[in-house]
Amino acid sequence: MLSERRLEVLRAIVQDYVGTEEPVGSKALTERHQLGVSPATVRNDMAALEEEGFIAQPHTSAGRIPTDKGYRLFVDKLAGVKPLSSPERRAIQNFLDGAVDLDDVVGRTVRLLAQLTRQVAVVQYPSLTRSTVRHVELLALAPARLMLVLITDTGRVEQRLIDCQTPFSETSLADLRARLNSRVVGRRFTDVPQLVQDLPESFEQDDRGTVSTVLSVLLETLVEETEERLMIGGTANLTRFGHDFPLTIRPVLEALEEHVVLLKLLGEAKDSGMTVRIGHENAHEGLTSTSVVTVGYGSGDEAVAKLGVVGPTRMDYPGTMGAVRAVARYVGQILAES
Amino acid sequence: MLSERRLEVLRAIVQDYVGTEEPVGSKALTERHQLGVSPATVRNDMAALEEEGFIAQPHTSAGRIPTDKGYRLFVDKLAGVKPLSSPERRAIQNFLDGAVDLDDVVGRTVRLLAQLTRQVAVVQYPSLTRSTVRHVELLALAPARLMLVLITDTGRVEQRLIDCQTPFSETSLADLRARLNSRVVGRRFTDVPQLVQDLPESFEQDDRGTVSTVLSVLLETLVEETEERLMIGGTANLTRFGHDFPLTIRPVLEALEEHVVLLKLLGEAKDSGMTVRIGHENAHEGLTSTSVVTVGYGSGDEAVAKLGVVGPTRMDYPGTMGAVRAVARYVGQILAES
DNA sequence: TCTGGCACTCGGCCCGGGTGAGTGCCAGGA
DNA sequence: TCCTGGCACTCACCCGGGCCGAGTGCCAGA
Repeated sequence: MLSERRLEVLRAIVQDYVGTEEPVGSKALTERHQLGVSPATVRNDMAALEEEGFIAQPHTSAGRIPTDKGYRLFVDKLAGVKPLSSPERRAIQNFLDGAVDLDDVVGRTVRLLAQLTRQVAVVQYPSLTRSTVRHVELLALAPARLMLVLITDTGRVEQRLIDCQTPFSETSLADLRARLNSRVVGRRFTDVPQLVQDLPESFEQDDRGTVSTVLSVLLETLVEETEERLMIGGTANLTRFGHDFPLTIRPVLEALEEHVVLLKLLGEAKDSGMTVRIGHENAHEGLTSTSVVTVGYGSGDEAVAKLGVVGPTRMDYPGTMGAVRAVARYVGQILAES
Repeated sequence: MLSERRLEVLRAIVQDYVGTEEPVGSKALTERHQLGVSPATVRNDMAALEEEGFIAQPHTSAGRIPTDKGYRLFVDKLAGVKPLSSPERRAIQNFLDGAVDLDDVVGRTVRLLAQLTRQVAVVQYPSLTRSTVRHVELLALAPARLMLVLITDTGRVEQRLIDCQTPFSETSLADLRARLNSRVVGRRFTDVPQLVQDLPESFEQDDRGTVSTVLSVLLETLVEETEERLMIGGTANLTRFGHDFPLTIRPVLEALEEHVVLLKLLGEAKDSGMTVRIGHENAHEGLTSTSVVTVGYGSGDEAVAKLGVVGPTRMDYPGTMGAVRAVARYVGQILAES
């Protein structure tokens, strides 16, 4: 429906606007891009693009700026993903290689992404749902007080205190620990419930209550803690947002502080492949003037969590997408190694 | 050196400026406060205060605003700490009481402080140096791979992976675990090194290497991890900073993202009692237009960490100090209970 | 020592004209 | 049919001038 040239015009508008942050006019366009036609022709094309809702004028007699719909078309049809330069790739690898534990990996990733894209970075901790159990440990802190420690293959460690009604002997504890581990180690979290279902029955009558308590805490940890954690960084980049500051930045900062909101945002994105949500496509109203680029990452072929950046709709999509994808890949590698 | 009334004038200026965010003139002052003298007299006092460097004019023929030195005098001599209302106290307690683990306590505290003071809140995790050991656990993940889990009285849990050169038998492990715990449980971190010093000698020749490795990892955890963690929140409140936004807010956001900077900041504060650092008193240049109010908190009488808020020098000092102190107290209680 | 009066300063606001980028439309040409 | 150059028009932005008023410093008198 739109001629080849009109698409070209749209691409040029997006590129120029992203670069200059100012409405772009027909004359400037023809000067900066070899479109092969005169400004007048471009004006006609622009009128058509505006008619279709891809671009808009802030006010009469100003240049055009892309609308959310325009960016959408740009991202879907016109823009590729810009691969990083090899020095950049090396820098990423070096930077991430120094990480010592999971917190450090996530922390470094956030800083890296923020620096690379000059935007706000969001990194979700590897999810518990997709991971497998590396080890379950039970400690007796006091006769009727246990601690459950869960170690995952992604390096995450969760611990829970358990108060039992009745004291639990050290031998029973060792027994439970051994049986528990033999059943769940190496298994997926989602499989654990049915694997331990009949475990209480194999214990003495006296201990069954405690065993059940322990198991229910374990299952709670698996399920409830699917409520994920995440880390954000690069909020200082928000100051490059625009000139009409306080109004724009405030709701964004508020949204970013609500990790629940961000987790929902990440949850809405596709599990595999890259997702770009532009402006009003974001449900949360604080983020309607931002775009969110996310991608899943994981230690194997399957994504265990997501990461991405939040920036103005007027962002360098190809570059941002390239950086996000590359970082996700390297983080995946790091996780696989550890 | 300054008469009683001049101090009163300074107090009035600070209060008005904090309330209105606008330079305050002599006439407005006499109208809003019962100083008992005329504007002309106040003008003379203001001239004297300006001479001494406590207040300044942004430009000729404007009202006066307090300088850092003026705020300093205000905080030291003129302002008390405003206690919270009892509904506020109840709200704090209710809010903090719902916390389930240490992360949750710290998270809730940050949100609470940010909300209460309407500023940026910073909460340091309870320090390892001052705390005592609740339990040390050793798990064999693989024949030559151990995991060390350290649980503190403040609810903090640290874990470390240990690769041993030689396999370590389950009995030796149990032995080490038992001896280790009998020596260090309930002890201060600082005392641990000498308490475990002679431990390797009591083991078989074959195991000594591994025992030493384990101990050195334990000591590392104690010492090296004195490098603290912290959590911040309420950055959206920065938008209430001023009208000259981008310039002011940017360096602050940058400083806040550098946890190292914040930890240094907290480290410079007094260990006991409240510390208020005003404007240029803060070493970090991003924070020279902010004031930082901090106080130590702990589960007992001794402070194990600090918390505080970062806000514009033009802040409500009595109210902020009251909120910070109250929150610190309640957090201390919560930690003592758990 | 305080007070009222007075002249002065200067930032903020409003107004009006000039400027220029950008547009829409139209008639003519490939 | 599509592109092009020309032309009139619109409107945000810039700039300078004038008014206003809050606030000051100083001084003489109580």
